[in-house]
Amino acid sequence: MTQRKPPGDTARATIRDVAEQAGVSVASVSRVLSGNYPVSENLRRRVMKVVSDLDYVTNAHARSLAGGGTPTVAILINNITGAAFAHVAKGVEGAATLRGWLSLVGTTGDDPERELALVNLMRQQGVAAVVLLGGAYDYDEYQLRMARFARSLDAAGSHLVLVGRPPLEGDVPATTVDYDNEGGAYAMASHLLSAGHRRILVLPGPAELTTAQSRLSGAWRAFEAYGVPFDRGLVRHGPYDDEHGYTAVEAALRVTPGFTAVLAGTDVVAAGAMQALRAAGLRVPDDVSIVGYDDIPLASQLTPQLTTVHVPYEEMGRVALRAVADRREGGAGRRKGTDGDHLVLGTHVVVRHSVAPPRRG
Amino acid sequence: MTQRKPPGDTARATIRDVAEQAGVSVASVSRVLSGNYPVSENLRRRVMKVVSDLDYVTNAHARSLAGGGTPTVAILINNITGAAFAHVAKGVEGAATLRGWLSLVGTTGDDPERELALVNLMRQQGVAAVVLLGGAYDYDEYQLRMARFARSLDAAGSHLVLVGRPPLEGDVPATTVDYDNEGGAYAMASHLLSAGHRRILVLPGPAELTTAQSRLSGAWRAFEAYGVPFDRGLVRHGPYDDEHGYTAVEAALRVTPGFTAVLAGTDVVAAGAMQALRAAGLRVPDDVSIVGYDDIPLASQLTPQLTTVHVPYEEMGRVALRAVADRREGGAGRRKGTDGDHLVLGTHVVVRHSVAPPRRG
DNA sequence: GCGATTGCTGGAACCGTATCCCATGGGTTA
DNA sequence: TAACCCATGGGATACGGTTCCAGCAATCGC
Repeated sequence: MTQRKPPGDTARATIRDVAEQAGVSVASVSRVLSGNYPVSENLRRRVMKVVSDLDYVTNAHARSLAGGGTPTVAILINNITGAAFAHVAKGVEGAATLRGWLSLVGTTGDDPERELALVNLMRQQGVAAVVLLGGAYDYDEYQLRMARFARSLDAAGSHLVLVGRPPLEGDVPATTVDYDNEGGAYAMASHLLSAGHRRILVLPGPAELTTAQSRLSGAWRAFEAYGVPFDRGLVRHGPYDDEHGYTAVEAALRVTPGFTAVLAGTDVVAAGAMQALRAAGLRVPDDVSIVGYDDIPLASQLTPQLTTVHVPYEEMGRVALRAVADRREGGAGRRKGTDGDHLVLGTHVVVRHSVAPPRRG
Repeated sequence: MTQRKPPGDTARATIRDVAEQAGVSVASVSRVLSGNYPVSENLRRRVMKVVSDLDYVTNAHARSLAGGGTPTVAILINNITGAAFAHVAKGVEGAATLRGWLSLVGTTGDDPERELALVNLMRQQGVAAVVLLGGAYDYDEYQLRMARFARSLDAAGSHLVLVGRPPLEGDVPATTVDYDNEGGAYAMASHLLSAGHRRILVLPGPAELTTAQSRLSGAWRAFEAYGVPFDRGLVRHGPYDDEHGYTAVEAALRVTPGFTAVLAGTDVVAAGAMQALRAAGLRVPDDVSIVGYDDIPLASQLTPQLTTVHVPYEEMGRVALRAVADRREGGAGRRKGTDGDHLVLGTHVVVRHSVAPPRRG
């Protein structure tokens, strides 16, 4: 019955429709619904009745245009089907929900161009923060672009959070939530070395990914600590998937046999490696030991259950959101010098059943 | 230098700022940016220069308020860490991106209340569609609520899509994208029966979930077809996780030993079951065969690789989005009677290495 | 009992963008 | 050369809320 639109229109009810039908002003309806201003019980009842009759919900776009609106976090993820990332996303999402925030998920598919497009899209959405998941690329140009993103978001009142990657260099307005990647790798390699292994096949991951680099250098450091020479011929880079684990072990068995353990960059890689070992007639851990990294559910579903490094992914997600929320509530300007913008969470080895002393001979 | 806001303000630039600085009207800037109206090359250049100087991006909220705006799909998922759901989400997200649509992910954590809250939240966002993932609950009240959601969304110009669950009863404005769940279970059970198994432990999943019900009835039908009596004592309901798989097998081994195969409701359940079998000193498939359902990556990472039912999850996601997009472009009113609103995708058995004929004796 | 508070309600000015409609100017045509 | 048309640019308004400000009644204080 409103005057401005044709009857029978399928469009959703507006606050004006509610006001009209309840015989009150638009302002009153708004106040009843947001509840941040005293309203008489009588008025509230009348309005709520109409709201429920009309099945009215406020228009979020209009609301955020006018200044109100729910804060939103955007989660940018390489691949939603990766278990580790999914856990971070779960952490962020859970913490966001707890605070009444909304969360948006976008996937980049490992494509830097798409990542760029998504960050801009999120900027348009006016999100409170953009959470970027996963290892960074070790290109100068990529790092520069990230710095630009950070400044750009910052200028728009938003904020960039990097999760699971090293912080940006220089004075960049971004928060980093990281884990002790290098330390985990050190501990994992030490575990193998102290069990007596000396010839270890290392599958760190993609050479250009910072994550893989840290894992490799952690292992390296462990070898040094044990005074064991590090054989570069036993390092094989490749993607973080089980196929790579399989083919790498297959190739190593042919080219550089004699290793007694496999240090995989990821649980998934370890799964592939395990298959290849088994296919070659080798038993795990009797003939060859094997360890992973990440401690995703898969690790304990394999047979034997995988010894691996636990990374607190979900916790990282929660921490990332908390960092953003704190900063947002902690007043307008960012407290410079506080430097609470680089958080590092601990990792630890989870011992299961995939490691045994090397066979002698 | 705008008059209306204090200098040094951190707020993002508006279209007015751009217009002012470029010495043109707001309307012109809008036209340059949306590109749906002829603009002189000179004007375009001037505007674009300022846009890049100011690092301006349009405000998505304002845009969608004014009628423009990017269509958005909301994906509601029980648990983002579930591999099957993640694949559907990936399918939806990919197809959405391809069309320039945005996608939003929310998780319900198996909580019907939260599901309700989320659907309302999405309604506020004015999403083009809400995609609900996963099995439904077999409560009358729950079904009624879904029907209300569907009508509510429909009235607001949005649309409900149910993925991986049976369609709603009655004339409800919702689209269903389903897979041949019962048929897959039938085929899987038949596979076991034709291998000679007669005493089969069945772990269909949670009794109140429609998904589990279909899988159970499919198995049942296969038993009938083979003229094999169905032993209800060998059916154990429980959640879709590996822990249930483990404890169920453990219990069955104690209470109803003698089964020669396990028909698990899910690959993850199968993984747990496999562990329990192994822990009891039984070999797979030599002593006991085992099959799963879903064909998530885990299935081929287990040892032995799991024979399972392939469900085209990612494809379902794509199909779901296409259905929404078609309907949206296909004119205002929904074509009644066309009934293209219930799509069923096929499933098939993937034979790997976890099934062997039963041991005799 | 009367003026001053207090408590609630309505009117109106935005929020940032898209678009309808009109004005203007140069070029084309009769 | 006059009349007209087409290509562009600008002004104004709508989108659906929130919130400041003013108004009015009821209540309070003395």
